[in-house]
Amino acid sequence: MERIGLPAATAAAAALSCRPPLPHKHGTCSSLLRHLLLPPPLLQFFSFRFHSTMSSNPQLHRIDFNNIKKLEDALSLFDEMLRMRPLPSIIQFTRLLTAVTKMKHYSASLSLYKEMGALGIPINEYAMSIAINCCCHLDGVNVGFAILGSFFRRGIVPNVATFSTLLKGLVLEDRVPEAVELFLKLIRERVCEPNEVMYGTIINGLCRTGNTGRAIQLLRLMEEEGKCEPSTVIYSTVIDGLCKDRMVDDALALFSQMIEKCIPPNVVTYTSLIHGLCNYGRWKEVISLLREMGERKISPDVRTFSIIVDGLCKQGMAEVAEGEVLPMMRQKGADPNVVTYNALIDGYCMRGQMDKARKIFDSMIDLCLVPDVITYTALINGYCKSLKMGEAMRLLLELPSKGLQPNVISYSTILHALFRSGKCGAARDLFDDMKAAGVVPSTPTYCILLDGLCKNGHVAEALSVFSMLNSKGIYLDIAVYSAIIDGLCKDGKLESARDIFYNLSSKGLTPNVKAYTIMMNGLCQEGLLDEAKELLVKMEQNGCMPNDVTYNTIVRGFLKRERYPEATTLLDKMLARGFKADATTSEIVVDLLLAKSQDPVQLDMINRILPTCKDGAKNTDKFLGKRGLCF
DNA sequence: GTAGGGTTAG
Repeated sequence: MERIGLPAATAAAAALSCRPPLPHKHGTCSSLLRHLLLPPPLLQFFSFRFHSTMSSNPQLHRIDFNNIKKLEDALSLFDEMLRMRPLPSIIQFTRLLTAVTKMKHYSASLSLYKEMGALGIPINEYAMSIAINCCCHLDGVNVGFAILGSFFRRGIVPNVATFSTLLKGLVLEDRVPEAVELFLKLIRERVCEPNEVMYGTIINGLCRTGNTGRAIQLLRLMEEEGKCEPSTVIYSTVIDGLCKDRMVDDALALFSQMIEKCIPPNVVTYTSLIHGLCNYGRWKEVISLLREMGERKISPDVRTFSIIVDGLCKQGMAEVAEGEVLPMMRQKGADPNVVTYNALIDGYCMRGQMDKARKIFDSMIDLCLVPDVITYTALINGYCKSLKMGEAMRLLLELPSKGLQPNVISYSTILHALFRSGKCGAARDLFDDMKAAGVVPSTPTYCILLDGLCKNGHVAEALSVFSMLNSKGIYLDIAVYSAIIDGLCKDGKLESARDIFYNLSSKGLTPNVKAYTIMMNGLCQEGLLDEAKELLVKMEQNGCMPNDVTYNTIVRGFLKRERYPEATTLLDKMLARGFKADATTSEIVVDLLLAKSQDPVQLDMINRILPTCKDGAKNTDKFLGKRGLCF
């Protein structure tokens, strides 16, 4: 077994130990690790002999593993292999297992593996890694560790690939701190020298859990160590992590470094960057990256294009996606698939353009693309937005007949719409149906439920559900708390609302701009304007930028209490930041105008605010027109 | 030509 130098272990520990590892939720792997230090038993010698006698089988050259397309092919090939004499070698069997596993038939692969063991075919560390991989996907990584333990007894020595599989298993179960701990232990106890794949697994785990900073530390460590240079895959992982953390410019900077180091980007690298840029509507840069891909002879694939389609649709440009990107995809041989069509359908549905959405849906069927639960959920969302609740409900009920099960988002979408249209009874029923169907409500579902109850005047009911969820230990995010705070404020229970708001940090939650605005609104309603103004300062100090809603809320608060000079100051700030008065604020100002105020401060304010009343301009005109007034 | 790591949807 190869050794790793102590400086690497120390540096890796330093890079990763800034956060203490979480306590084990599912037992420990350390006892298993002790087996690693046991000397390999003699069995290995026998298995080696058995293995080498079989590998001279002339028939194995005829076995074509590349032609396996279906599980049945693999199973019949397995039977055929068992009939061969002498038996094909373990290498041939592992190739078959690989084919089955790549098709994601993990339980089938595992049964074949067990059958091999029962037939006395000598299992090696390659087959074992496959089995562990399958276990990780089926019953969890703990079963994988059990397999590892069972093989110490049979003298098979796990290697860096085996451990990478187990690390991946931990990552799959969101047990990243444990994965990091095991990784460090493997280095510290010199069990195996990490290679690029192993680093890649940990770096991916860190990126997936939002620890991109630590991932970059590991990347730098790899570079400093120089034993295994981070390649395209590692760089792509970190670049994707940065993009997902909304740090697109950092991602672009890392991309430049990658280019400088002559590490060639691939379609995945570009796809991640394009995704990051699409989220921010940085279309010019998207186009220049596409051009760059062309220069490097890297073809964007259906995923790259689908991301662009989705980005355009999310920013209200479904027509551009349909009219320009789709034809381009066909022309480049990256035919749109269900994901592409779902994005497009969702784009039209979000704007309530159901006729266009239906047309896309029909063309999708014509192309023999099979709509999935996401397609139907997009349509359900569209009908909800167009207030066609009957149609939405009909689709939801139709799903099982299409062989599809509505998911938590399908239900939550309708639940949201029912509450919004004031149909609390139907919403409660649907929530019960959902649970009866075995669909587990998510945090956003609870947010919709509690907010819906509050907004429809059932604050007491919302509070009792809220405390029930709390007592069950169900995770509730800042949005759920905001809904409750808003409900309490509107129910005249400012004290309780304030209490919850100022204790958010004790729940590990940080108020966001919406939470601050809701609290500010509550304070304004009760006339606690100075406290509201203090909160505005405080939120900025805490790095939370107020938005147009925040400013409108507080300006309105001051206007309603006729504290015009302060309202004017706040208004100036709002305008300076490029925010406009919304319709409600505009109407209050118009009311002031109608009062024919002679107060110079008021008049000054009216003159400032009116030109900014873009949203409310129509209303304002109507309002004034009705009274025979004009500016 | 035996195993392990990276990109897409509501």
